[in-house]
Amino acid sequence: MKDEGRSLNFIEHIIEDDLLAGFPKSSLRFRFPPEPNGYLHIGHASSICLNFGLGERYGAPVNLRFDDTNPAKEEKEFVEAIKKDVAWLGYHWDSECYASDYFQQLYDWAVMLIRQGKAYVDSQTSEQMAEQKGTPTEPGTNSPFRNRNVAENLALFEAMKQGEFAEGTHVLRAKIDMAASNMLMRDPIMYRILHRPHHRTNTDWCIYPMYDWTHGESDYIEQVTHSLCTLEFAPHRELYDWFLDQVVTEGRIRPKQREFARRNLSHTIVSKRKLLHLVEQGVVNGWDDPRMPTISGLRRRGFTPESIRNFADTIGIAKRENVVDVSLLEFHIREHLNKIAPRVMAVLDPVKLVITNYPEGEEEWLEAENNPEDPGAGNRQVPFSGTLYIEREDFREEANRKFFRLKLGGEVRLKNGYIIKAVSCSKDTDGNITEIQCTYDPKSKSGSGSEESLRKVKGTLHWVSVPHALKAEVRLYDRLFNDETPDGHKGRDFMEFINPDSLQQLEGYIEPSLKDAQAGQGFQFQRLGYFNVDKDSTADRLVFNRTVTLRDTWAKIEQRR
RNA sequence: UGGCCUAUGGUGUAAUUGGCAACACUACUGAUUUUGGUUCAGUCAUUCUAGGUUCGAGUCCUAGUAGGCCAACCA
Repeated sequence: MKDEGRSLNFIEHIIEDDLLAGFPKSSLRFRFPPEPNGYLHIGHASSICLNFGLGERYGAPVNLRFDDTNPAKEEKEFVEAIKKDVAWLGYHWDSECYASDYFQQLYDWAVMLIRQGKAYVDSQTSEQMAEQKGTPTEPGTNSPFRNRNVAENLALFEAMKQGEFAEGTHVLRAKIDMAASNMLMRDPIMYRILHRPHHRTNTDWCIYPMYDWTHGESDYIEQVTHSLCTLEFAPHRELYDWFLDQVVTEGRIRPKQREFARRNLSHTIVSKRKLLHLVEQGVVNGWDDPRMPTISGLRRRGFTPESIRNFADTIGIAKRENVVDVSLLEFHIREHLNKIAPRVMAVLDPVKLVITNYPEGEEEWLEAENNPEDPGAGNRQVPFSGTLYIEREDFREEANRKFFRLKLGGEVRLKNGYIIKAVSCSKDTDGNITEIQCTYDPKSKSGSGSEESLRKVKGTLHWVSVPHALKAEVRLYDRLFNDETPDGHKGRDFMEFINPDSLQQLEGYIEPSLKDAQAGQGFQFQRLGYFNVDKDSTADRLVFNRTVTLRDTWAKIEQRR
């Protein structure tokens, strides 16, 4: 395991304590329980990494369980997307489970509770029941149907199941305590009538169990030992335990629920409802838009599973409210891509540069290292000629000595090529520079070993040869929100903080070695950032998504100016 | 006018359970560098407050303060 020596988080402490108390390690089992009603996002990634990480740490199985108890919101499409995302993150689930597989068992147990006088059919409207529920500071009052006799409850529940009633006319409730300080214990609903086909059970059922009644019992059926969920479920624990009390038998494992704080990422939102809003309003182009914090969006943006796992591992898990800075996520993707991404040259804001003393019509192929961080990555040939594109911001007519780039009369090295000196430049009528003229030192060729080639010049520029360059579409992304916590302001809608400039599309020039790049491949455009080939690419036009820029200390110096 | 949970640098997480507050990110210095990248070295804390116990408190006790969650036939 890679986290040898790492300190334990509070969940691991709980497990270690259980082990110390004699619980057999071989019985440990976890689960990741998504509801298939949307796409997984970076917040889920933390939960996935937590549960599957525990599985790896303790050599325990982890189930992927779909919490599919609400046919009104759930779809098969989401099941497939979720499976893809979990697998992409690199995790293997032991069993693929569905809460809907337990509908019969849940029903049988419910009948048992009715027989024991612990559940009853309530025939009021939801409004009436809400009134009787009380408030956090006032106790609730009993339903007039609370004392229906067992035979009547049984008959009614059976009729509910047979589809004899309309939606909303009856529910099954657990008979607990309408005066409980925990409102979830005030006779919670166990079943409601829903005449909707289910993505797996189709029309077999028209009564569906509620979350609280389903979740703990599902854990119990699967013999999950530690059922981990987010903090807002903490008050549910009492009910989770009450429901378990009704069905647990000796010799079988009794699951325990423990709660951790969900991870919040700065400058983004991770609420399925709000993400859906962004999609529906057309703020982004779908769930896998590279600006979305969904797993599919991050994948398309060019994030690697390793970077996301390392990120989740670094932020850890605890019980307090938090906002993790996106810069940490960016650090992890840079860290990984720095090791594995092949270096290439691309010019995104081109200005033409002509080498006046370079032989007319000549070209040559220069040796370039694919990745200085990985000697095994090998070399490639890059075409060079007397007409190049360089980045517009890499040239200034005049500049102070802090500007390490090209200026009139100044020298600079062309990456993998020659040392050049800027002589003059041409402008259009508006004063924009249209061309830079320079000379080169033929003896300064990179790697030639000559005295001139070893000369130190302060700046090195990337470039692309005009006659050889390929055009490509490049999409530059910035954070989707200008505010650190867009949904953290009372009385203000998160949509107010949308960054209008989160996407910039442009046409750039790339070196010809990229010609056959495939969707999903990541590269470092030297001195610019990491870019990933988008699925919108066609045979004659590549599209690149900027995953993240390189760290840019020059930009900071410029900003401070 | 209730119940439950949480408070450690700018951010996130630790602290062998009472023994020198550590790690990572960010920011800032400097060195190296044919990527202003990478790498390397360094700098940045009244542990929410006030009392108390103790040789010694982030940790234990008391009283406060602040924040979050709970009244869906959602999960």
